[in-house]
Amino acid sequence: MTSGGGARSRVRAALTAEILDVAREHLARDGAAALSLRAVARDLHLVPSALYRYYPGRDALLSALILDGYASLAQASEAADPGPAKSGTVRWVAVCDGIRAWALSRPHEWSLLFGSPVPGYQAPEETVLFYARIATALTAPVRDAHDAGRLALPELMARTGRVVNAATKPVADGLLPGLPPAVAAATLLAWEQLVGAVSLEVFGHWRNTVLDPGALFAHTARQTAALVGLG
Amino acid sequence: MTSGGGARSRVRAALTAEILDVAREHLARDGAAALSLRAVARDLHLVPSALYRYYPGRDALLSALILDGYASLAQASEAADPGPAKSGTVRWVAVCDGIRAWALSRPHEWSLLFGSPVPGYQAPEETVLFYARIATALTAPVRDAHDAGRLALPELMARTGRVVNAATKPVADGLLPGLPPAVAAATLLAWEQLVGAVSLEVFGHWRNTVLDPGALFAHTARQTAALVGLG
DNA sequence: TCAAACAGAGAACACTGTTCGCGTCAACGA
DNA sequence: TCGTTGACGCGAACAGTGTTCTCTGTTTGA
Repeated sequence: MTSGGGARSRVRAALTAEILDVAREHLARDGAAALSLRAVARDLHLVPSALYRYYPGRDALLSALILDGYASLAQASEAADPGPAKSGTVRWVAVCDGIRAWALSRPHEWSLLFGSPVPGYQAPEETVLFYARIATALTAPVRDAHDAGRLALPELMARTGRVVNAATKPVADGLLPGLPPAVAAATLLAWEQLVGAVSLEVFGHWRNTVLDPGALFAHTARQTAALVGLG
Repeated sequence: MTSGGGARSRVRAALTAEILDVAREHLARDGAAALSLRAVARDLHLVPSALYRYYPGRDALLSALILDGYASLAQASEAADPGPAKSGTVRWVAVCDGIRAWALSRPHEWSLLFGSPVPGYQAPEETVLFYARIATALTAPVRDAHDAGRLALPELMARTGRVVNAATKPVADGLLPGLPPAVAAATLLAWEQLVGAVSLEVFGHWRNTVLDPGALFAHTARQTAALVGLG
């Protein structure tokens, strides 16, 4: 609470971040289920109860890791966009590939974000900000194509877009501003498919079933691009 | 191992099933993370170590619950199909709705099947059998439409289907026999979207974002039907 | 009838998250 | 400059957990 720039609060912020760093390492190595407060404390040469000065419990530490993960994924999404010099489809596919690559290199973090929710967790409001950044990165080429009048929604999307308008109004307003309802709805469907594809692969459902998940995902990315009206 | 019909092995089978029943109740109530061997033992008026005569550990009990869940979902998928009297699209949407309804009424079981994988778990071969039953229930109308020559794959699917043929060959052979590669690939993409849509809803990602998830899912089901070439 | 397999009890071990009270030491106001 | 206050870390403790081991009955099969 003493958010001033005193020396005390600076070392406090540093240790708070260091705890999160160690927790992130443990998460990446062993997964969320095996994340142990005591193990984190041991790595920091601290006694377990000392951590409670910084995080009020294990759930709070997991919540911080979730927020951290969303921030990381949002940054990866933005970094994967090659920019408006490329075609809309290429950009869309690149962002999809970036999200998949992020997930494959951090399976336990993807699991934490899009897998089984942790029991006591309630998403803080900041989550929606990162969600918005991901949505913005993903839909940047869609927006550009729409502004240029080059967006060609599939017939089914254009036809039934109005039906889900009421259901997804908050999405269009908050996460996908400036996109017509039918495009916003199509983006939601593409997001479903994207998350489903990455989750099925990361969670091991393709084992002994799909030999080349990368090739399948290329197909997925193409399909979602077509779904939102790109190429 | 003494699989004979002796009285001893019968009571053993009964208790094995009863343990699974109690575990399933606990799973449905508290989720997989909170599933406690000792709590299950208490409910059965048993001492914790006694459970080890029936399941060699917590992971084994969870594995049994996973297999149980797949069986239940497969049955629900089959039961949701209204049969060949209805149109292909209606049947497909009905099975999708059935899967979603199953997941919404058993969120923790869906979480166990399609959420974060449990750390020590390796899917037994039987899993693929249930997967095949789900795939069969879902694709029954697709197969019928294909046999009747009424299947109209989207251009993108028909065009790039050959590319993923090598990647998904085992799927076509094992899970989706009798379907041409492009249709099998399209079915995989539809499955990605279906799992993604249900997971995002069940895991709470639509909270404060999508007001009417049912309306959105109806859209999803329609879209996947079109994806595999139905209406 | 008798040895062997099995079932359950109970104790123990090594963990876990969490709470509480205790000194200690830095920072801040009078 | 001197107290006072608040934060900090420690250590012990509690209630749980999964798992292993030993021990005693009981059932089974030859």
